[in-house]
Amino acid sequence: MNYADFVRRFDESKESLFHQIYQDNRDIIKIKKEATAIKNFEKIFDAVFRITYEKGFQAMTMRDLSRETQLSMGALYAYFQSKDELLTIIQRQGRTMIKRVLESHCTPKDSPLKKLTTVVKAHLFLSELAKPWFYFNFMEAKNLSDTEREAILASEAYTETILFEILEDGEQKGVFQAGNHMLTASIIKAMQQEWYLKRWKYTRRNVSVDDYAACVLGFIESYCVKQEGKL
Amino acid sequence: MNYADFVRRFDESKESLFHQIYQDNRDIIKIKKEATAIKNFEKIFDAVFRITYEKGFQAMTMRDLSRETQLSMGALYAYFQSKDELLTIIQRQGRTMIKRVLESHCTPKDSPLKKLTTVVKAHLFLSELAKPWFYFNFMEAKNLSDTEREAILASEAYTETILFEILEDGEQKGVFQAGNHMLTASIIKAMQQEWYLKRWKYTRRNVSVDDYAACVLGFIESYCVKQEGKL
DNA sequence: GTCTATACACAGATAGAC
DNA sequence: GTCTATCTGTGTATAGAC
Repeated sequence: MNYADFVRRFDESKESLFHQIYQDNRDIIKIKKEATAIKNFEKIFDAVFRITYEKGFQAMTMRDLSRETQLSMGALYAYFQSKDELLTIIQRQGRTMIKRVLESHCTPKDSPLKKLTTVVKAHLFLSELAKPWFYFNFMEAKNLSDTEREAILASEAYTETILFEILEDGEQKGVFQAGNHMLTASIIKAMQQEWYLKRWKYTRRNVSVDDYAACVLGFIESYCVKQEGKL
Repeated sequence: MNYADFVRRFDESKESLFHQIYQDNRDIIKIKKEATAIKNFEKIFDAVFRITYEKGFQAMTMRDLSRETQLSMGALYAYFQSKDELLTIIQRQGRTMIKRVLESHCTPKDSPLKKLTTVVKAHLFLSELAKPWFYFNFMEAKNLSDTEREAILASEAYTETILFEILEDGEQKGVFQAGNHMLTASIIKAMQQEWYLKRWKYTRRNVSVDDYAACVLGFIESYCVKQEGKL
C-alpha cells in the first residue's frame, strides 16, 4: 500500500464519516439542517486551521475567524456556544476520524512484520491526509479542559498499545528481537509525529510521505527484526 | 558518558554561562547591577516556564507572572519592555546556552560511531537538564517575530547538519550504511525531541534519560552501522 | 528598583432586527 | 440562520509616589 491507495480508500468512506461526526455531536450542534451544518463546519474548521497554524488558537480572535469564514460573529455563535467549545468540537472530530480510519486498517491475520508495516503506514498516511487535524490536536492540547486532555492521552496510549502488542506478539513468534517494547513503541510514535509536526521541512526538501514511510520502516525493521548476524 | 557525568561538567561552566547571557543582552536589559538582574531573571524565567507549561505563553497574563514571581507589574516591566520582548529574551537565552554546551561536547578526533553517540547523548542530556527551555522553545515558536523564527530554524538546521556530516563521514570511511543521510538525521532529531516533548510520560513510567539514550542509540546503530548479515 | 493605581484597547459574547 | 451594534470583562502597559 502506498499513499495514493490510501487516499482512494479514504475518499470512499468520507461521506459516512462526516455523517457520523454530525450525529455524534447532535446534542451540541444547534443547526437543524445537516447539509448546512456540515458545509459551514468544514468552512469554520479550515479557517481555524489556517489561522492557528500561524499564531495558535489563543491568539486567534473571533473577529479573525469571522473575517476568514465570511460569517458574522452572530452566525458563528450559532455553531458553537463559546470559543472553548469550538476547540473541544474540533478535537473530538479529529479523534473520531483518526480512530475510525486506523481501525479500518487493522489486519489481524497478517504476520507481525506485515501488521507493523501496515499500522505505521496507515498512521503516516492519515496524518498526511489530515495534517491540520494532527497538528492542531498536538499543539493546542494544553488549552483544553482536564477531561478533554485525558481523552487525548487515552487515544495516545491506545495507538501506542497497538504497536506494543504487535511487538510482543512478534517476539513470542520468534521474529522480533527481545527488548523494552513499550519504549520502542514510543519511539516509533515519535517518528510518526515528526512527519506532521515538521511537514514544511519535508515539503521544502521534496520528501514525499512514501519516502518518509520507507525510511521510518527501515529504522524499525533493522531494530526490531531478528537477524542472523545479530546477537 | 552518562547523565551524571554530563551534569557535573555542566555545573562547572554554569556561572560563566549566566555572565555571558547577561553581557549579550546588555543593550536590552535596563537593570544596572548584574547580580540583581541575574537573580531576578532566573526567578522570572522559572515562573514563565511553570505557567506556560500549563497553559501556554499567550494565555499567561502579566498578572499571573506578577503573582508567581512575587514582583509587581511595575517591577516586571523594568526587566523587559513588553511581553513580546520577554519571549524573545527567553528564546535567545535558550539558543545561546544550547549552542555553547553542544559545541563544548564536539570531539573531532573520534571515530564516526563514537562521535554520533557523543552528539546524540549530549543533546539528550542537555534537554533533560534544561527541559523547560527546550519545551518552551518548541511550543512557543509560533508567537515569535519573523526574524526570531528564522533564528530558530537556523539553529535546527545547524544541529541537523552536525548529524548529517557525521553520517556522511562514516559512510565514506566504510563504517556506516549508504542512505539518505539528511532524512536519517531528521529522524534522529525527532527521537531526541520526543524526550523533552513527552517528558511526563517517561517520568510516570520510570524511564531514565540514560535508559532512553540507550534505546535511541540502539535504533541508530542498527540502522546506520554496516553489518555482516546485511546487504 | 519597586510599588499602587489607572488608562485604554480589545477580547468574547449577546440582543434584537431581518 | 444570519446580520449589525453593543455590553462588559480583562489584558497590556504606564505614571508617579516611595
